[in-house]
Amino acid sequence: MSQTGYRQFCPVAMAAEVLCTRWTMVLLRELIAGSTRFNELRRGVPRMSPSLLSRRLRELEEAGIVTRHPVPEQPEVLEYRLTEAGRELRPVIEAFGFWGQRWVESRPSLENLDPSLLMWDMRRGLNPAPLPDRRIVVQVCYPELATSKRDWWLVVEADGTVDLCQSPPGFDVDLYVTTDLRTMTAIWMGLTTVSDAADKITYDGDPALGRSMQGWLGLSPFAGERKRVP
Amino acid sequence: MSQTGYRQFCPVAMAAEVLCTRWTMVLLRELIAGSTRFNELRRGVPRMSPSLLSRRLRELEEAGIVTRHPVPEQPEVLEYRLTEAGRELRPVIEAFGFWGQRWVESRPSLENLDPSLLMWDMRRGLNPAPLPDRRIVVQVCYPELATSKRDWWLVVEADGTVDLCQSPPGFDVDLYVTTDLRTMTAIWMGLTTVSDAADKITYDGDPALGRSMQGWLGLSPFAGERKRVP
DNA sequence: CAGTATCCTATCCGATACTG
DNA sequence: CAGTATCGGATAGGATACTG
Repeated sequence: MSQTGYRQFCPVAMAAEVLCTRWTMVLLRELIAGSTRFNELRRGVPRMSPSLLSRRLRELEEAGIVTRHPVPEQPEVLEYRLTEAGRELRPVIEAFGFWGQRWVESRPSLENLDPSLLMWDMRRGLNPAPLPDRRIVVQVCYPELATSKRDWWLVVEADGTVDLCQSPPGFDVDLYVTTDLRTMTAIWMGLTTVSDAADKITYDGDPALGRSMQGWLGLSPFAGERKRVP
Repeated sequence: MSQTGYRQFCPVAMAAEVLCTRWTMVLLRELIAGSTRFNELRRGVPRMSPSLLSRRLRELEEAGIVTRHPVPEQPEVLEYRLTEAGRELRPVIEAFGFWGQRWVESRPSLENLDPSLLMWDMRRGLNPAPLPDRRIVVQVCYPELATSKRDWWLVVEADGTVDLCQSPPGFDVDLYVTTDLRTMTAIWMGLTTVSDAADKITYDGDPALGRSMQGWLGLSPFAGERKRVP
């Protein structure tokens, strides 16, 4: 948004004035997804500069959408929590995502892949329920990428917490998944499925884990919506 | 929105890229409310410059949200109609308006009154059902305004169509309503009611029409939502 | 790690004037 | 009435470097 506000008394305009500035909706998506710390937010919105992130967080605070709380143990570190006004933005974000999934062509955004963002999102959404009741380690490999971004480990603890590592976590790997980043992203977005993309994925390790992957892989919250444009 | 897109594969970001540019959400509100012609849109979004409106309409067309159709009788005149993708933006706009009504402080926007915009919105929303089954003419007067913006006539035909005039329509006036613009705007937004603001409104003419005004006056679609901020 | 200040440029947008 | 071209200024926001 540029220049001054809309100076209209319509609630849509009033909301747009707060919400329709660059990165704001994406940042709110991240907050609503549960991130609370500055660098957590940065991981979810990696192309946003830290100075702009800092500024937006202050603006959201002024708008009554987030509050900053010092973290109990660590002094000088803040946690950003949504207020009730912020939590009530969930339907707004969902409406955006729902519409975007249906009506925005995804080809262009599939040109802008980002393994760390994808893995970060997968970590967040991973569904441990179908997994065996012990620690499970899944290694994902994207052979076409540079070494520093090639290998990722998802560590699902018995209690259901999930960690993402970029170096071997020191536990035995239960399943190796090798594919290309575009395929994995398309699966995450719900544009294809594990079985439809079977010829582009190879598994090694526990075969049962590979077969059930579609079930425990955490997909985008909007993956269920069918595209309405090519 | 500035600069290039977000280059993210998240549907929220994809939608925001299309929708979160200046004036776009407000323009869409107007399209969804039913305006189809260039100057109709201008009346609904009066502070938007015609060049930007033109540009946005082209962008919305590129995004598959509107299509332009030549008007049957008049050559060289276009009508802007929402596509299915555009019609599916209704819940998005509604989510914005709903949230804006609840959580954005309205004092600042009540500093930016605009009688022609207000009357235009009232014309659109007016509910003819409770009115007698004949032509009804209501004259609204804002004494504090300059003569050119002081008097407005709402002409409700027997078939329910409503016209807005800025000069006497030539029919007898059934009801004169005199108030100040701020009061009328607050009523339209649902921040107050006709009866709560009774001391700021005077009526002349058919008393029954005055008494039933809250019922036939067209309020903002979001007027029913209670503010959650002061 | 968490966050801010500075600087500079791209670009968005507003005003105005203009055409079919 | 319907819509577009031009132009210049404001400012948003990206890059970078820096501090507690």
